[in-house]
Amino acid sequence: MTANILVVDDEQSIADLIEVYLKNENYDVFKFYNGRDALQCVENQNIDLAILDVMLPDVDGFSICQQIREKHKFPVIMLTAKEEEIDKITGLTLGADDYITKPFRPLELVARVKAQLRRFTKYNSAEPKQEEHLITFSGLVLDMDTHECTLNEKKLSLTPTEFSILWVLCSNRGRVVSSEELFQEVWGDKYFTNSNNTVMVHIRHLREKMHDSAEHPKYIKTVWGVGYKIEK
Amino acid sequence: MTANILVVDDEQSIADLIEVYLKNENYDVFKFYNGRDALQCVENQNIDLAILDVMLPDVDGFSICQQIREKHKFPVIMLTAKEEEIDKITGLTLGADDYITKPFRPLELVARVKAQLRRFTKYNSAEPKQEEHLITFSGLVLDMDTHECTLNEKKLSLTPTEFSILWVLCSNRGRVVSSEELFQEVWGDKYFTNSNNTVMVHIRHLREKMHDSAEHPKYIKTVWGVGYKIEK
DNA sequence: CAAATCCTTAAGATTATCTTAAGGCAATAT
DNA sequence: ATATTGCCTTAAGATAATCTTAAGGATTTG
Repeated sequence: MTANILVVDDEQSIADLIEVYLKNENYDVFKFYNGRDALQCVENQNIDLAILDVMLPDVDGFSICQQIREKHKFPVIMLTAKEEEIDKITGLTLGADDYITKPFRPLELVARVKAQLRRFTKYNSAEPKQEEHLITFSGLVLDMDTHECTLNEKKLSLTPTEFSILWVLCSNRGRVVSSEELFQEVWGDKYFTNSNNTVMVHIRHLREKMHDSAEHPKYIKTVWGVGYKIEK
Repeated sequence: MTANILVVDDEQSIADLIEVYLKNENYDVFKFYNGRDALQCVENQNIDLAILDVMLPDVDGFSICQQIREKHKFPVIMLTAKEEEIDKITGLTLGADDYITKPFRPLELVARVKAQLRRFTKYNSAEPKQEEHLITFSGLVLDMDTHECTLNEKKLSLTPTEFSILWVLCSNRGRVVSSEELFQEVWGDKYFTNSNNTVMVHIRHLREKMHDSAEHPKYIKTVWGVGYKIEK
């Protein structure tokens, strides 16, 4: 169920952030701010998956990926800044199993990691473990892989943000989740102000699509002064 | 269970206030009114968590945070005045694990401190200690994380203020808590006048929701001339 | 019995949330 | 390239929940 994950990014804040979200999912994280140390780690530790920034000060992600591939089989996910030209990226991410552009949403990163591990164990072990990419309960189905949502056999077409919010609420159901927490989980940003009512607006849209109401909620309940909640 | 906490704020009254509440929770407090002395302390003492005001006369909180991060791993919580622009804040609190805007409620501060320590020990020790965010006794359950309250399996929907008052009473049960003390704990405001009967009104609402009465109290007992009390 | 403290109630002030709509941005199609 | 579409964010007004205040009544104390 758990796995050793290598994280390499010279931007410490980003590496740290990734570490937090992965540890939150109970993965063991091996974090480095440069390529050299990371390569050493690969030899000594039993790594199951690597997340590499393509732009590193010493060795670039592409080289690391190549060197990993010479001896190891585990999946590699590349991180690329959005501004970097697509040509460069296609070159540098060659050989990677997936790549994610910065800034990314924590949920997305975690989902991709799980998907890769799922794919990998599927092809490499007799007893494939199943990571949770589905949430199902009382008529509601959420599929993280396809971002699809079904409510009582009817498909809801949710936007990415709406889906993420509902996902977080559902995976914490029975517990109240504050706007701030939702914001952090969905946007990956620590800084939330009360004047920011964007979470609220998306909740409103969600309720609309679920034929829910704020006054007599069937699904998303408002807990005054605390946050939102879906009953268990 | 206990921990060494560094507190830095140039507003002495605020630093003193924080000290009081933390000591009340049995933490050891190292308090400073400027950044220089605080940094020195970090080197000599075995600090477990820091609370830093972002706006300090000599070194700002951001710099302190950076300097701490170079050598230490403990969590850092930033304090920011509400008026300070969000841009400034995002810059200055970069690298912090959490931030709290002033004015804050003491309970909130304590809760955040506990949360950080919980998170930290979770990632850094084999035997994760559990800090108390739950109060349970004789049919009553209070959950600080979700602000939920259950009495004899029935859910009570308390307002934030009501919850806070009940929390303080419960965590001091067996002892009489004065209106003034309640006011300070819940509102974080030092100045309480006797003509202020707002605590009393909330007690009344609490009793109503708990099906309690002032004459024959099952839970919240009035101690004449002293305050309120919940039996042990 | 008088004085002090506490209880209850309700109205007004405050604060949090809801709703709606408009503008900006980004992805997609022409 | 440009146009179109859909999504996200922001802002402002409306609504609802909560908080505070104040006043009168009740209870306890001395």
